[in-house]
Amino acid sequence: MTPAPIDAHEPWMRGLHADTGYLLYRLGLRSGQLFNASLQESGLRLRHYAVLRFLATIEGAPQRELSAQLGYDPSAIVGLVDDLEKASFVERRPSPGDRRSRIVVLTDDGRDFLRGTDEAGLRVTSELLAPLDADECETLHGLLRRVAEAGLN
Amino acid sequence: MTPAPIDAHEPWMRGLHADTGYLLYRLGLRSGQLFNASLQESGLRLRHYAVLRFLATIEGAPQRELSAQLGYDPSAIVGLVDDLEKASFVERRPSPGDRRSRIVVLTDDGRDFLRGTDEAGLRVTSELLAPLDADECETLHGLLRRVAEAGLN
DNA sequence: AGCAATAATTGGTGACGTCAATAGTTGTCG
DNA sequence: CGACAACTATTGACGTCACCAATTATTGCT
Repeated sequence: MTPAPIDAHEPWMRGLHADTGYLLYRLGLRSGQLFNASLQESGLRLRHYAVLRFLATIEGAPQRELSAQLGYDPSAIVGLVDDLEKASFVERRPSPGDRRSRIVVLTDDGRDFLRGTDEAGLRVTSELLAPLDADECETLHGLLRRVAEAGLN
Repeated sequence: MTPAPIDAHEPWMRGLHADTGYLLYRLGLRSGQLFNASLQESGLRLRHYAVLRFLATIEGAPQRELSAQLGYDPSAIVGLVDDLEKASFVERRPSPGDRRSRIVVLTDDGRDFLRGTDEAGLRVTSELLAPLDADECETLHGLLRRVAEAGLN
């Protein structure tokens, strides 16, 4: 049913903050800004960081999988991997069984970079969630995760 | 250094979904997409809708206030109000006390438009939050609101 | 009267999401 | 086996958007 009949005003009179979808949109924007600002020094951006972090969880992935898992357009992946390869953080290797596919793997340099910038990422998140205590952060994370897993992929 | 030791306990090995900030970024993107898709028919976009909805909560506002409250750049407000004025949803009126300022007010057409599209907005939000029940939606909204009020403005 | 600050506006730049098209490759089906 | 549909990576184009600098008109300050 409808989320919650909060106030007694006409529905079209609701304020902006009354809509969870809009709050998500706005906070997502802010989160991205903060992340990019913290990565500014390295010359990479949030999208690059997401690719690296995803690659750190698996042995290697064809670009098609990066596209599917990260939600970026295949054409965007090309440029991102180009940049990361130029920085020697990843390598493109031929796929053994399929000559169309190219496997992207994290290099040792990439791993070092992740180790170095991980703390910065955590700091951004905790700065964003400053008004919440630990339990609330946990709750929020759980809810967002469930929403994400249903809607993404 | 040892070659590529994979240890799931190292912090830099966390998956993407482990970071609340990244989840927010991604869900915010998705929320915006859904919103824009639902508004596609009207020719307006989420940003226009946000302006209209904010104007519905007050008698009228100078563009400077729209910029501050909605978080859009002043230069962005110009185009948005232009579009809305062309659609006769808002009017620019001279400010009584300050000839630099122009007060943007919602017209009757704008109010009708809000009435007509409000349900669509709610549908988008409930679609996005489908995996959550009513109580959880409430909880999520409360948490996001607190984060937003601390970080924005 | 002079001058810093402000409101709206214009223009430019780079990042980004989306779509269309292509070359090379694979798998399938008749 | 050979034509054909499906898939991978890639390029290019287009529109949106956030960000910044500059301009004009107006205001408040002193």
